[in-house]
Amino acid sequence: MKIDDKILNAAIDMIAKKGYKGATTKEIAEKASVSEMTLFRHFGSKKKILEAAVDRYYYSIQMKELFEQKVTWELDKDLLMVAETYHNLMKKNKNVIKIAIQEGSRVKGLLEQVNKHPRQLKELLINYFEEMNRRGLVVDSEYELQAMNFLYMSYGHFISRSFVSGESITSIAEDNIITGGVKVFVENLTPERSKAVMQ
Amino acid sequence: MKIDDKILNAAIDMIAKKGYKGATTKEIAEKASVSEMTLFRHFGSKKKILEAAVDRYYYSIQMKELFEQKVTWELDKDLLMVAETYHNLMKKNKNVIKIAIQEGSRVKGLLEQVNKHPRQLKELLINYFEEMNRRGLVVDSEYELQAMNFLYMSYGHFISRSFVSGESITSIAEDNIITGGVKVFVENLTPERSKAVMQ
DNA sequence: AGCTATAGTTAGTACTAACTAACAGAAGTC
DNA sequence: GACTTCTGTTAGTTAGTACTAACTATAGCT
Repeated sequence: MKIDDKILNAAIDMIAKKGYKGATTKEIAEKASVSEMTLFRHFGSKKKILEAAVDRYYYSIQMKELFEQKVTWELDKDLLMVAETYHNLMKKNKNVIKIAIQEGSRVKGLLEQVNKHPRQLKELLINYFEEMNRRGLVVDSEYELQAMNFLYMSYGHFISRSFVSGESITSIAEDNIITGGVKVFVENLTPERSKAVMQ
Repeated sequence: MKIDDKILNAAIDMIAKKGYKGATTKEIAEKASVSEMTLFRHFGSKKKILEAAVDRYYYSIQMKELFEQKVTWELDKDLLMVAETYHNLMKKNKNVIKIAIQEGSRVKGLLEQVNKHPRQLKELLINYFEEMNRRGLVVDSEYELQAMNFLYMSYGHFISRSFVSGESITSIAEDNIITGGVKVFVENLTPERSKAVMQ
């Protein structure tokens, strides 16, 4: 791993754990196994380290393309795929997401970065529901509302488990919660006539 | 307002905004309109201020009693009531919830405090679903799973709106999202025969 | 009026964190 | 082998922060 990467990884880790002010350059240097001087030589200041980290280390994907590859036009499978993709994406970006909650508008570009995926997912779901409706596989509904609540459910699950309650509120496994949540929306959006067929 | 209260309010505010390390005793004193000395005379140290604030200023209610008073045994009304109660509770405790995400286990008693309501709500919902099931008003299902996803949906909505995206992802009003989310679960849990009756 | 309790003020201490300067050593390139 | 580039090391500067000490001022109570 290159030295820049070691520094940025260590920085994201420590800042997510202790907050921007709470994480010291000394700690970051130690965690990255480089000397403190090297941080400053590479990035100039602590603030710039964080900015570079957010910019380069937010794992980002093109939802639309991925979705188009994987879509099956079966509501349960597709929603599960979206939920799992979103969940995995948040896991990969866990530290940056935490920093976004903590530092929010104090780091330029951070909120935009973090809001990118939800925004993409919302649009993607709306379009998907509309197409499914044309095919007679999804009932008439307010799709943006449905999409938002679906995403909020995933988001709440992730945040709660990752940052505040862990396993301490429910012992149900992560995967079961996700499939259970998907089921609720599938049930809700599937037309009556298709339900009979499916059963 | 008493001087202790002014200090604790100011402290919660500043620490939620800037993090524990980021909020200085000087700022807290200014915001509380008292001298910095008064902070230390009243609470001894910065850490003790936060602990006192979390201890005294986490607005807490007895869910069970409130619920028993308000329950109507109509699924849609009851779930809406729970969702609104939960949402309002989180709004009141917004700052403490943010501090819990940020400082987590570094402040003793904090996570326990913040996890109390979700835990209560989970149990309450499970019992409610079971009773509704006995009355033939809710289908057989995994009630803990349903309860968790219902709560995660509310939680995700609150966190997203309050701390990271604001209104920037959807323009749908808060209340509409809540009622929409409730509808999904109502639809999902209502037995077929009751649906016909209701329509 | 005098006592008590409490808040404000000012000055100061001890410590820590971000950041700099200057030098020394190691590795690769020509 | 000299030159360049990069990293480590050490020592130090500067600024800010939690916290203390000692004195002053004020307001309520008797």
